[in-house]
Amino acid sequence: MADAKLDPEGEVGAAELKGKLPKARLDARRDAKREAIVDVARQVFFEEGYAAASMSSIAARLGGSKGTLYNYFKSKEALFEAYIEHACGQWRAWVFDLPDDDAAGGADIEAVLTDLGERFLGHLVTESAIRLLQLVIAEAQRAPELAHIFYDAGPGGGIARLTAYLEAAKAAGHIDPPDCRMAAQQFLSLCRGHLYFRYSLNLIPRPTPAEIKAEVGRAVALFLGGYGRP
Amino acid sequence: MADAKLDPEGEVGAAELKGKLPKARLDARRDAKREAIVDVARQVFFEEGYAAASMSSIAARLGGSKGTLYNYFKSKEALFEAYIEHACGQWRAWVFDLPDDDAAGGADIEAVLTDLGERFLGHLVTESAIRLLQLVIAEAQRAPELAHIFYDAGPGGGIARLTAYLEAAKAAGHIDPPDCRMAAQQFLSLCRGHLYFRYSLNLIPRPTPAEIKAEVGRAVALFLGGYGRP
Amino acid sequence: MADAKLDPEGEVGAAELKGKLPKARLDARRDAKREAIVDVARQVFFEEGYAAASMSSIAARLGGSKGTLYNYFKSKEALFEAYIEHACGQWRAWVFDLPDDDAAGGADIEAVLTDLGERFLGHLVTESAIRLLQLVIAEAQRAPELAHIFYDAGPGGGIARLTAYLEAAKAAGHIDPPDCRMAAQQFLSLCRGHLYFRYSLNLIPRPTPAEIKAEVGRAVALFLGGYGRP
Amino acid sequence: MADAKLDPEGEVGAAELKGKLPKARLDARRDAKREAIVDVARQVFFEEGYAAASMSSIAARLGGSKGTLYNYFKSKEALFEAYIEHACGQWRAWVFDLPDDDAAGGADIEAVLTDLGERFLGHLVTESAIRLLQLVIAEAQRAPELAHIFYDAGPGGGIARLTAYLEAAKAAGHIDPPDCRMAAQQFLSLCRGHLYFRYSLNLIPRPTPAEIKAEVGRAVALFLGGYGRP
DNA sequence: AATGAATGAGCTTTCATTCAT
DNA sequence: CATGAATGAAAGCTCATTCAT
Repeated sequence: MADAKLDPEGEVGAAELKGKLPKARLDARRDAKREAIVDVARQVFFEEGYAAASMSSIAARLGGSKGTLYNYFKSKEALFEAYIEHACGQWRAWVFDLPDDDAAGGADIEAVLTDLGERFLGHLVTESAIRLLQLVIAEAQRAPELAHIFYDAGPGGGIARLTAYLEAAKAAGHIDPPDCRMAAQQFLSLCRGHLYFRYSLNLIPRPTPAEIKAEVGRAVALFLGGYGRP
Repeated sequence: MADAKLDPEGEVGAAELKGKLPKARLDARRDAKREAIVDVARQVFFEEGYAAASMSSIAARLGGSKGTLYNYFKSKEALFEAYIEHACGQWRAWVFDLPDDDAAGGADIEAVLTDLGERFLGHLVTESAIRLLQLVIAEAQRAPELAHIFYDAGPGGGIARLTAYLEAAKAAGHIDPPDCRMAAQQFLSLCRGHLYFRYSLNLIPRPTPAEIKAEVGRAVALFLGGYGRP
Repeated sequence: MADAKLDPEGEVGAAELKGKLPKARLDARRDAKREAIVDVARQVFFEEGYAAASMSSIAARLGGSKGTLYNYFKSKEALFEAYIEHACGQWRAWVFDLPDDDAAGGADIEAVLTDLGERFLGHLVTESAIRLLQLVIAEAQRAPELAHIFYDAGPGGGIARLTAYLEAAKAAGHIDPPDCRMAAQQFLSLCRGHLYFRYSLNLIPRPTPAEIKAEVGRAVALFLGGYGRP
Repeated sequence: MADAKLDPEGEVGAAELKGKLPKARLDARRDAKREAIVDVARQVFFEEGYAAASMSSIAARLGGSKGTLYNYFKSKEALFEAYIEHACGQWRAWVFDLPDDDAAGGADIEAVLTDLGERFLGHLVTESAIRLLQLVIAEAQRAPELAHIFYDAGPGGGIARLTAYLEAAKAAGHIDPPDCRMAAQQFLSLCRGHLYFRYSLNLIPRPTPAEIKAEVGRAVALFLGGYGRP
């Protein structure tokens, strides 16, 4: 292997020849499998709910045995937690992807809020987000700490972010709400709205982008109508 | 039966001896027992959730046997549905108890909305309402028809009612929303708000009346700020 | 039924006709079943030991289902305890059947000790006694309270009884041990002896009555040789 | 390899590279590892009992993997047997360490018996001895050959030894038992006594040296009282 | 109508053992 | 030889449901 020097990972190949995978790679493999399991578990939890989902069916869909499942997660509860944390990680990624606050000084609040609202609601009506909420609410009595993780990673974080933005906008004199944190909560409540509520109850099919646009448009209108400074 | 007038209770006793109660009375008795069962089931469903609640524990708390339960409800699922319908009936009663629309012509919209909002949110954070929501959401995948019943009896009905009121107020020239149905949804979304969201996740204790007043006050302010006509 | 007055239980027959078994009879039935279960469990515990015995195999040998087993005993442990207590009850019956102490004043200590020793050892080498000891010793670490029950019902109680007898005999001047309780323990230890020890290890077949006689004879000889007063 | 003499340890290293250790050395290494495994297994068997001890926990405590375990012992049962044999070997060592019979001609039987008894009982109440007994008894049904190994190496061998001593003492005219083998068994039964019985049932804490002294003292007294020649 | 014993399928979990690397 | 992932059988236990009384 002539390019071994150019590609240090080539040496890893040599190690493999000796039957000794480097630890890092072993761990990576294990992590990949863990993720695969969590992904299958997610599907089953979605379809059946936590309580009704059985480890047997998860194992069957995985194509492996129950024993293997338990080699990776010490209990059904632990598997559920792993899924919740994984899903919250995705929320978190989304929340941290908000537009920079420095744009707050800029004039076009309407555009910013509209963009934010559409992305927020657009994410909420994602199948994975809706099912996550359903699972978390369903188990809220039994496992309140999961609800905590969920809230902080998702809605809670989003509100903090939006609050900061609104405060900047207020300081710049573009809006005038009495309490920016409350205003942020109100805006997101308006975005969530009835569309989302009904969808979360499985009463209507997944909202179309047009419906989302409309819902957010009305939310922005009311919000700026009430708090905007002309 | 000649002596019925003299000793009405005697009649019952005699009928019992013969094992033949008048049909109407039998039905009444059966219905009373059904209600008693549903009430016990409600408690257990609240405490344990649908899946974890066992017919045994319901029977035990009832002081009867499992067999008796099955004499009244043919399955656990049927018992659960009976409870949901019962609970929704209570919602319905609440909804029909909204203030009369004829007050709409009256000037004090703020007072009407505040009153409505406080009663709405106050009811939402009731233990029975929150648990009902949790159960319905948890089973929304498995049994979407339950969600339907729930929505129509509760939030859906409330929106219809409020829409009518807002239209009257708009006709009277007190407010000017572009779409009254949408406005009604927005107002209720604002009332539900984050307080309710967090409570439904078991993240905070039951909101106090003062907290409810504050949340609704801010909702009314934003709503009238946006849609009101000065 | 003409003799109903003479035989009040005849009325019970009438109750049965109405489909209502008297509570006492129901309980008796339940108790009978419990005993039957314990008896089957005993066999399986004997053959496999506590840990290796499975509820499935007990149920199978019973001809019933596992569910039924758990209707009568809430866990495998509970079933084991029920068996231990039952077996100890038999020990207790045997212990309380010792010859009356008032015979102690009588002269023939040799005959009394011989009789006692033979009955004691004869019972020890009973299959049920030997298996009981094996089970109790095997689980002594895990469940010391079972060992306590066993000891008090069997060996402990026997020693107390024998001690009383020896004290009477000492008062009557027939023997002269420095400490009667210790002497009682020594006598029983001698009776138990190596014969029993080896049998409890499954090393030899069940001792014959002749072997028992011989072992006890030598025990009595040594005991009276050491403590007797010529 | 010319430099082998200069660096003796280098030899080993070189051999390792070639994967060829001298056979004797390989075997020694293997045996050492086997012993280490058996020692760890012993601890786990002590703490959990045979059935409850898992190969996983043994491997974990060993710091190795289950696969390695199976490289050295082909099954859990085989590992258990190896432990029993090892433990019995220790018993054997102890037995062969008994005082020399040539002392038999000497006069002080009391001292000899006392010394023997205390060492015997002292060893019996050792943690390893008591747990060994418990394990052997627990598995006596399933694996009678283990009990055989155990008995021959321990109590059985001791009796043979003591019998020889007593015969010498009898020949010397110091004692006069009708049957020395039986007398030996009786003496050890007396030593074992109730103290040991109760300890083996986990009913009392480990006997103190003082308690052992007392128990043996009374055994010697009774034994010499019965069989001694004044 | 009421009872409660009986059932059997199914649950989560554990474990000895095997095998590719 | 060491590793640890994978397996599958079986364990203890629960529960909705049925049925004879």
